[in-house]
Amino acid sequence: MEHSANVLDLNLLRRSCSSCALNELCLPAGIGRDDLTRLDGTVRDKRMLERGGVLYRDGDPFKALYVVRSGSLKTFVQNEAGDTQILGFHLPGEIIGFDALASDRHASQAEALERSSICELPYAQLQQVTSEVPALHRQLMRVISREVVEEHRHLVMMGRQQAQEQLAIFLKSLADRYERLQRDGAALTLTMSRYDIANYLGLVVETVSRLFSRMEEMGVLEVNRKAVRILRPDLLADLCRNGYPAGSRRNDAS
Amino acid sequence: MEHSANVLDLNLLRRSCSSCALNELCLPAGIGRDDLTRLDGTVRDKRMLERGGVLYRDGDPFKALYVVRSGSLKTFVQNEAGDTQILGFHLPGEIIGFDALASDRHASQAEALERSSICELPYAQLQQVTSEVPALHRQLMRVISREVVEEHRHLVMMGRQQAQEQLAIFLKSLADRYERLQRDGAALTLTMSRYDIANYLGLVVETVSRLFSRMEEMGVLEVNRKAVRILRPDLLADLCRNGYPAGSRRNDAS
DNA sequence: GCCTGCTGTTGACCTCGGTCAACCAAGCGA
DNA sequence: TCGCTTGGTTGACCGAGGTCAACAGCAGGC
Repeated sequence: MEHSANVLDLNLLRRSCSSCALNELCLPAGIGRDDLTRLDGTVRDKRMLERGGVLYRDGDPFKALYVVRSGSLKTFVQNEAGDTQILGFHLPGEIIGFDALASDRHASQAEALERSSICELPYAQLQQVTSEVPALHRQLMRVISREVVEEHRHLVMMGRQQAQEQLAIFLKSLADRYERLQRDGAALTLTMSRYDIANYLGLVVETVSRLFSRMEEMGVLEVNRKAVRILRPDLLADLCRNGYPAGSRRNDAS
Repeated sequence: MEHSANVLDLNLLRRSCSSCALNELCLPAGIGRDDLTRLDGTVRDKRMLERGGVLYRDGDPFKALYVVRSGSLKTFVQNEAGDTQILGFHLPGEIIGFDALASDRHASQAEALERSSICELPYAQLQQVTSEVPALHRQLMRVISREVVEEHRHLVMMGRQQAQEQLAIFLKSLADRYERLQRDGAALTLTMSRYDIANYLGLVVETVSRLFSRMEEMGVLEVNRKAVRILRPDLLADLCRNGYPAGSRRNDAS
């Protein structure tokens, strides 16, 4: 698995947008063949990051948007006191860096969770191309909007009280994204630490650890360090809806 | 206060973007005078909403973006079971509706918290103008990006454990936004219910109520139903940093 | 090999905030 | 004027999840 991934990386590095395996998931989705080659020209760098490598830091001047080509990253913010909040984990095909559009500086940090390759889309050039290709402009807006919707989902998750439900939703979301990438959605590789997961969900690491154990006892998962196998997707889906078939109402707004 | 706001509304309704009081806060910020008049043409409707009036629902086809001109709104999502999560409260100058860009349908609902007037920006026309005016295109991206950054702030807040800290941050954020609007940031009018505040923060209404009482006892606030006066902005700022000068470390990610 | 440090797991304990319930004040229609 | 409803406050209780602590399993350095 690890091995074949490396081979794949090398192949990807040689390719262009037009023939990239992520074509339908990435910015090019829905763009005509001819326009695609123009987009190709803007993709300057295909950067490699090692585990722990930083793509951009909070405060860095905005230069480009980035597409995850292989591997995975986390994005997070830190306050003055050093408290961290993880905003998201990013798999291949996902675009990051939008937060910098607002103020020309990044408002978060992006860090590789494993060896990852990144496509860099210099914004100046991207803007040039989008102004010439309206479909791409629309597509870019779509992608940013997806980001907003995704954050909504994160908020809803954190707003719920049941920790088990939160973890279930997190795993389900990862599984769904694996399948979009044609990977086996039942065999997850958690490239992020338990600390990262806990932070992302607004819990502490002990709680997350206990939840993994409990879900294993329930026969939902098989947990082996970073490797998590979903044995009973049906039960996992139930847990996402609060553990019991009948939905439970919460502190609904007036 | 109520009275003068109404007078202002009528004035605003007569005005165009070029002379709108929100000019510098809204989409037109940083756009040249001549380009502004073209934007003016796209602002079709100036809708009025009564308290509880719905601007758009989850699933509605995407037609336009909306600028709050006066009043205030809340946006929220609801799952199948009817659980609600409030995503944000929106004051004049703020633009909503971006969530629909991703899939051509709104993924949330927007509802007026009081009598509010709204500028409607039909997306088809807006797109036309942005393609002709690159600065406006850039500005639109900026605004969406602000939305992303704002959601990050919301996430950070919900990820913290101290309920009191959350409410302090919420009030501080409202005060800051009041001042951007040239209003008195110490005299807040909470147009949303306690239930809405609780839901927004991921708490229950009783907790919010207790926190208001506690902050009043501490001499930070003066609470009178919907009217909240910030007596000690310095103390409020302290509460935002956990209530004590020295920052406390939390479940920071590895 | 052996030490050291980091990540993850498990247990015991306790606290913050959720739950349930009673009650009050304001708004509204009859 | 009186109910009735809705929104908000306060109290008593309790449990989910946070805290503290001990320890196991690996990985890296030498």
